[in-house]
Amino acid sequence: MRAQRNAAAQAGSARRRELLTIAERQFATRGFAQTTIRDIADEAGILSGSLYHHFPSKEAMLGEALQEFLEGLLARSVAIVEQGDRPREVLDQLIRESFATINAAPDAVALYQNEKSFVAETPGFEFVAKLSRDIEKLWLGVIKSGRAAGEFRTDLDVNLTYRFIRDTVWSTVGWYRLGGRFSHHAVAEQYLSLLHGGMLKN
Amino acid sequence: MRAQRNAAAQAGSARRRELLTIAERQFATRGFAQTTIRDIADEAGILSGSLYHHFPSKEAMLGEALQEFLEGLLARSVAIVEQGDRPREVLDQLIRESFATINAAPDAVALYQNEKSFVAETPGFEFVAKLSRDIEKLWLGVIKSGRAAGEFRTDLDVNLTYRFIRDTVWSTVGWYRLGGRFSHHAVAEQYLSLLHGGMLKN
Amino acid sequence: MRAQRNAAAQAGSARRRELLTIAERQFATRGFAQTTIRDIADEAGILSGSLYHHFPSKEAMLGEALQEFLEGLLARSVAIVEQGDRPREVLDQLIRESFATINAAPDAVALYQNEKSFVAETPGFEFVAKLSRDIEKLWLGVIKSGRAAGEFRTDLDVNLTYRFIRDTVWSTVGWYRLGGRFSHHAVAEQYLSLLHGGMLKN
Amino acid sequence: MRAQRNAAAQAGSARRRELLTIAERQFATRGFAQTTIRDIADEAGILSGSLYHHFPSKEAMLGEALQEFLEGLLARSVAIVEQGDRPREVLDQLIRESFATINAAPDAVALYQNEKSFVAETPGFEFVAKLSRDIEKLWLGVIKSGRAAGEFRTDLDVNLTYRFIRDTVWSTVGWYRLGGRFSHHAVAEQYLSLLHGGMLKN
DNA sequence: AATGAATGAGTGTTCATTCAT
DNA sequence: CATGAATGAACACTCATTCAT
Repeated sequence: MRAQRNAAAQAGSARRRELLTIAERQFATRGFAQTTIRDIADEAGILSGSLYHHFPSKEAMLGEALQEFLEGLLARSVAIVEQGDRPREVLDQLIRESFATINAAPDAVALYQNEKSFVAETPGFEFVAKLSRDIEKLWLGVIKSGRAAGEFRTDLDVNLTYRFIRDTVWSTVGWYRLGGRFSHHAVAEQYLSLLHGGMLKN
Repeated sequence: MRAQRNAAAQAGSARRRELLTIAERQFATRGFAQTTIRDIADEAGILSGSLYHHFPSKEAMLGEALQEFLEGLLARSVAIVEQGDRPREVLDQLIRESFATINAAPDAVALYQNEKSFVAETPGFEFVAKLSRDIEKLWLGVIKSGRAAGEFRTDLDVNLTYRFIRDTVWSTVGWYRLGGRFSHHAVAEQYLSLLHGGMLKN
Repeated sequence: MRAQRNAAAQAGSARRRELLTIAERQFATRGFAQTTIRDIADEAGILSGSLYHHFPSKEAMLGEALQEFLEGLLARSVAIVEQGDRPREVLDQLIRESFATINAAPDAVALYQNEKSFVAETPGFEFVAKLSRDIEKLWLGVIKSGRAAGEFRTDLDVNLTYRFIRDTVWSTVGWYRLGGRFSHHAVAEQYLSLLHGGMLKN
Repeated sequence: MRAQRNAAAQAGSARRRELLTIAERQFATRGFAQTTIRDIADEAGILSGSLYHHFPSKEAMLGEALQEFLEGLLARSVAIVEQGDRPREVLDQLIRESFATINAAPDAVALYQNEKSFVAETPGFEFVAKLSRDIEKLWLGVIKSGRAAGEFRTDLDVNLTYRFIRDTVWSTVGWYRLGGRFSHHAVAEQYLSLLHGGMLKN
């Protein structure tokens, strides 16, 4: 109701970053709604009320985590596309980058996967839909270029193809475990191989 | 908790089925934890306390919905496998059946997708992991047979391949809309085509 | 956020009336903001959460109390004006009625006096300003008629006169005590005598 | 609590006076309990904790504001009474002084009006009741003298008359606006005219 | 089969105050 | 003089659940 006015709510604080990391992990693990402000505070070793010295609300913590994640992902995706490689190579790199992101920041990815639908209708979270759309446009552009360049099949619907790829890649966060049997590189290469050539023996 | 049943909680009741359908839709839309017993009661036109005449708890409603869904899915999957077709054909049919299930019971699918991780650690819900495993074994068996029969590539990891397929198929529930641009048949065929031959032009 | 949907929130309940009376007294004594939901629940002998079975919010309790008070006061005022007596007589009766109201429902009067300014800017409480204005119009009309009829002095500003009278009358609630030295009739007659003839000996 | 003073909390500080003015206005506008220490600090451009360098507590700010107001008012009232004019003239001057005070320090007046009942039972605020009583004695003395001198009517109760006057005068703070249609002089004269001669045409 | 009243534990949030720096 | 981090108690409100009727 009253505007945010906390000096501590500035980006700079190290403590703030610590708390956000804790929140991110808990949100990712338990779900945003199921995580209580007391859970986060407990893990940080402070009282729940003290969190409000750093963040104006629980929702703000979610928002910050999502924004950081999406802006980083978009920036890295843009950088890949702007390198100017051939579409097929660009798509492969986007996919590899996605698996690398899952490996580097599984909590943020899981958070995004789990909460994006809840967050869609929440005021103040419009940026989620917007950044998601920006990223989507990037991918769709690459796929279209690849079709035009004769690299990709044209008998498949562009949007469906994009969604199949996107869903497969990001779903990985649900079962990929750090230090598991496969490195994120291996998982990426396996998926790329399947995507390129299909499952059938020829 | 789940085992106990009121007299009125017998399987036969039509009212009971009505209430479960309402609960299923709300759980699927809002999430289990975010749905209140009052949301359900409101839509049913009764008071929240009255739900306890039909179900012993909110969790019991979730359990029943999940059980019904998973048992049906397993039964249909077993039936497909038992037809004795060649593995490639069986796999295609399993995939088609999945898309058909998404089309026929999107709430149950979404419910399962959203709550399976929460439910994993909840006592009384062991059947979820068990039935999921049964279905997984079925799919893995088909894939292995296909490899042995020389129909599928053998340079891909079986488990990874299974997970890629499973995730892609079930994720569809997040964006597939009844009466949208594509019928569930069309979506299935597009995915099968991509899965069979890959994305690259040859 | 969700609409009111409580069957118990109907006007009819006796328990509801009891709770509202308790709330009214506490709001009047301590102030609305200083009264906690637990204060009210404690006096009613229930837990604080149980109040929400009867009222959707603390503000709703305030709103109901104010509405009941203002609508009753307006109705009684209209009835007095419509009797068609001469303005001087009507004004006297309005004043007597005000003192009677203070005597009969001191809590409601004090509540209104204390909270009307807070409530002025609160969404959902527009009716307070509206009913207050309706009552004001009634009084102003009577004073103007009395001036036109040659009963009241015309060298005094109408609006100031109204406010002087209104403030004096309602302020009484701050010190008038049931069973004190003066009955409300006596207080009314003393004020009327002062208002009619002034303070100076002639 | 109030007695204790930091070194910096000496009377002389200009910053202190600034802060107190801000607090006074906010207390008057929003109410003491509804004003947070942060509201005050925000307007002053410092952090809430820093206020405690100047004042030992929020209550102490209220206490200081009230004391300053009441002591000033009492002093000015005593000065008027001690001039030795005839009671009728003294009463008029007391009333004029009251309206002038409302004009000069509306925040302090509003503060006193709003918080005097809350403050009545608060330890450390006994001076409020005492100074109020001192002022009341002054007014009652003037009225009694006027009756004895044959200037005022004797058929009205002294205490009731005093309260009627006091309430009317101070209530003005609720609607009198600086730069409004009437100067405080005009309002005073209108009220004196009504009080002297009454409302009826003779 | 349903109501209506209540419980009790918990949820996000607020806020005066303290204190090391 | 002020900051920034924290406390601890309180607050309005939510919700699954119980139970007498």
